[in-house]
Amino acid sequence: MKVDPLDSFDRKLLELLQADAQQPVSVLADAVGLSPPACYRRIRRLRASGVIEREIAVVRPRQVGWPLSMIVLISLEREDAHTLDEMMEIFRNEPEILEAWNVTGDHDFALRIVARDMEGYDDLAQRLFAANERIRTFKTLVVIREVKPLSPVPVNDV
Amino acid sequence: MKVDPLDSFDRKLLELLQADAQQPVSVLADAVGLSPPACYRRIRRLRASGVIEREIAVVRPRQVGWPLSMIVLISLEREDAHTLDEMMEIFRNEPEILEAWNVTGDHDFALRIVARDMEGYDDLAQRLFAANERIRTFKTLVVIREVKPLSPVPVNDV
DNA sequence: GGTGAAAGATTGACCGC
DNA sequence: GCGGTCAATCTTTCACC
Repeated sequence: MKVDPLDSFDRKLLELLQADAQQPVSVLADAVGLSPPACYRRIRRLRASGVIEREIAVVRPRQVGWPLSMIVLISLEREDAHTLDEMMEIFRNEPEILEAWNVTGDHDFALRIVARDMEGYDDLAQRLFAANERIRTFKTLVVIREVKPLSPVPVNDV
Repeated sequence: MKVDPLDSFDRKLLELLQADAQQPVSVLADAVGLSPPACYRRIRRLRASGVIEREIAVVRPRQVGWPLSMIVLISLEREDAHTLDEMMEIFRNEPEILEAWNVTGDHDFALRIVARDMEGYDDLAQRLFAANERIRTFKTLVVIREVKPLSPVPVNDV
């Protein structure tokens, strides 16, 4: 997990791999101007150091029966460590919750959730939020449009 | 982009590929109980039909100089189509905005943003939000902890 | 980091159900 | 239509410079 400084070859590789992790190393090698083995060694190093966390297939929720998505803002009754841990555990174990953040401000958590339909969401919200006495309020923002799909982390300095 | 019904082989493959898109097809084949070519044909179909949107490397923002992240809630002055389009265009073109959703309710957009430091975020917020007369209010929720990293879309029925 | 070669994976052709 | 086998091709990856 040691983070070495990234040179411009590494940054270019990260840019390319964030767009498409499936392309042959030989193609990447051409694109960055290194030989395939040199490229391969760099990619391996980026994985080992944790700069590349993992390589995954992105599945379209809509195509597999999850046409709705929501952003949910949760406020707790109390913010003690035990309550926070308990809530995080719940969120991590719920498959429909795709992302979750513990945040500052008026709310304590922001969640991104998918649902099969409104009824499905309502069931989940009742079960996870309304029935949980540690939760003071929850606010549901229904996603109308995905404006920007998960985008590459900038590596070539903005 | 036609969506055929997914059988249990497809679902198992999607589950495995969402966890690790880099494993050899031969390993996937063993795991699901098909021959590598049969597996490969299914994966190709899942890609062509758009169920698999893409395959990407996930980069840790922290490791490449973006240690802060925020959820930002935006409310517009007016919600006419032209204003919405204009805002979406701005969000899509800003590299530090990693995800953006158009939502219902008290706010119009939810954004996930990374920043190098608070000053960097403040600059961006001034430039994009405070200086934009179409934006009525924006609320920043600073992420304290990533509770749940981007998780697989459930495919084996919850 | 490059070269060249070995090992391994992907992928097409073809067969049978 | 589906999957299986076999083989050709391409990629990954190692050893060595």
